[in-house]
Amino acid sequence: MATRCANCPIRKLPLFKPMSEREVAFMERFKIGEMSVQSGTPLLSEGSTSPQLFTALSGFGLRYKLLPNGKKQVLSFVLPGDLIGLQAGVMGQMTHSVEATTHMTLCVFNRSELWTLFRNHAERAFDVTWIAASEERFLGEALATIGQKSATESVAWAFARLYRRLEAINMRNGITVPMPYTQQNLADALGLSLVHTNKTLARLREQQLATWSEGRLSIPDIEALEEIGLVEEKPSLRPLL
Amino acid sequence: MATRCANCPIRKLPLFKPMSEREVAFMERFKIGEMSVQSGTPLLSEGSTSPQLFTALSGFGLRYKLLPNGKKQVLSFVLPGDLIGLQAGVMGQMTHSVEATTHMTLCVFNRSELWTLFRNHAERAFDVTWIAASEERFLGEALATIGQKSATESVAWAFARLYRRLEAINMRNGITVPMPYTQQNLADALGLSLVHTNKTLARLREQQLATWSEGRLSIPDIEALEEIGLVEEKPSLRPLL
DNA sequence: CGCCTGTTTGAAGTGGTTCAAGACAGGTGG
DNA sequence: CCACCTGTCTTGAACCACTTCAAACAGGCG
Repeated sequence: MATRCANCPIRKLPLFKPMSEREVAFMERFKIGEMSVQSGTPLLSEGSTSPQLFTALSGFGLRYKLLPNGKKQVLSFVLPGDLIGLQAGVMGQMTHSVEATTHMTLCVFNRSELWTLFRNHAERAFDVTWIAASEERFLGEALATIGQKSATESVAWAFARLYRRLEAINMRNGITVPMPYTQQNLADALGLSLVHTNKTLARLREQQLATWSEGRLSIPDIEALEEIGLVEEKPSLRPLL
Repeated sequence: MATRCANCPIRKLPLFKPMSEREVAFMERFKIGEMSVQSGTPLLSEGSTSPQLFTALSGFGLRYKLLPNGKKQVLSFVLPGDLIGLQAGVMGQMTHSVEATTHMTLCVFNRSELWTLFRNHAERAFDVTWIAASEERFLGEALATIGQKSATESVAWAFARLYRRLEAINMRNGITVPMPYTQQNLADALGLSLVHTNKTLARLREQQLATWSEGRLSIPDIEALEEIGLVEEKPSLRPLL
C-alpha cells in the first residue's frame, strides 16, 4: 500500500532537508502512486518521453547511456532518495536510460503536475532546480575522475563517494555498506575494462583499503580511501522530492 | 553602455526560445549590469559563493576543475548565450571555476533576485531548471565520450558539437567557425595528453576532416565528422536568461 | 634580439586493453 | 541427483593506445 508522505521513511534521514507541513501536504497530492519493480526492470529509456517522474524509496538502480559502438557508460548509481526522470520532466526527453539493479520501490509523480509545482510552490521548484544542479555537479566530478585520475584513484573515488552517500541514509553497518552492483557495472562507470577493474579491486583488497564481496563493501579507513581517490566533496543536505 | 534586454542581440538568434514581453520586462529588472572582461580573467572560482550570475553575450570562456594532483579537467566551453554560475546561484557554492578565454561581455544578474524569479515568474523558473538539466545532459554526453570513445572519436565529437552550437548562433562562416582555444584546453577537456591530442589533430587534418589553425576551425563535411564522433544529439531550442 | 606561449615531431615507456581460460555459484531440466 | 547451462569473478600473457620525455620550431611582443 502506498506510504503517505507524512510517514515517508526516508524523509527524516539525516541527508535530507526538513520539509514544511504545507510542502508535505502538496507532495501527497503530487504523488500519484507507488511502484515496486524487480531487479533488471527498465524504468526509463533513452529517447523516451516518460509521463512520469520517480523518487527511489528503496533499492538500487543504474543510469546509463548506450553508444552506437555498443559500449555502455554508467552515469551514476541510483540510491534511495534519488529523483529519476527529471530530464524528461523538464526537457521532454531522456538522453539516458535508468534501470533497477535490485528490487526497488518508487514514488510515482505525474510529470504534468510539475508545472503546477512551479506555479504554486516556488520553494519546491527551487528544490527541483537544486537537484538538477546537484546532478550536474556530480557529473562534473565524475568527468574529472575519468578524465584525470588513475584506475586506483578512480575506484577509490567511487567507493568513497558511495560509502558516504549510503552512510548518510543510514545504510552503513559498522564498516560495511551494501553494494549490489557487478564489477562490470563499476567498470562501465569508470571507463575501465572489466579485467583491469578486477585487478585494481584485488590490489585495494590486498592493501586492506576496500573489500567488496557478496554485495557488500567494507572500508576500514574511509578517510584514507578518500585521500587516495582525491575526493573533495561530501554529500550535503539535500531536498527530497 | 548596457544593452537593454529589449534590444538584446542574441535573444533573437535561431538557437533561443522566443520570450514574451512580460519576460523581457522582468529580465530587464533582473539584470543589474553589463560586464566586459579581458581574456584570462577569472569569472568564478571553485569554492566561491559568488553573489552574481552571468550570461555570456559575446566571447568565449572555459569551465574547469583543478584536482589536488595538479591536473585540470575542462568541463565545457562557454559560448555566447550560456548561463554562468547557476550552481552557486542555487546551491550556494561553485564546484568548478570559470574563466574568460577571449575578451567577453556578460550580462550580470543578482543572485538574490533568483528567488524573486522563482516566486513571481514560474515560467522563467522552469527555464532555469531546463538550463540546469541541459547542462547535466551535456556532461553525461561528455562522460560517455571520455569514458568510451577513442581519441579520434573524442576529438571529432568535440569539434562537431562546437561547430553545431556555433552554427546555431550564427557564427559559422562558410565551413569555418571560431575556435579561440589552445590544444592544451582541448586535451584537458577530453582527458588526453597534449602530445596525443596534437597527433590526433594532425591525422584529422590529413584526412581533410577538420582543420584547426589560427583560431578557426574548418569542417568540410560536418555530417561525416558527426558520424566519426558518434554524435547523437543536436543543440535544441533553448531558453536564454 | 631574447623571451614567452603554443605547436609540432620523434622516440621510449607504461597503464591500460584484449584475448584466453579456468573456477565457482545458482538455476534448470532430464 | 547429476549434467549442463549462464553469469560473475579471477588470473596470466600479449599487445597497443596513449603518456611521458625531449627537443625544435613559429609567431608575437617588449
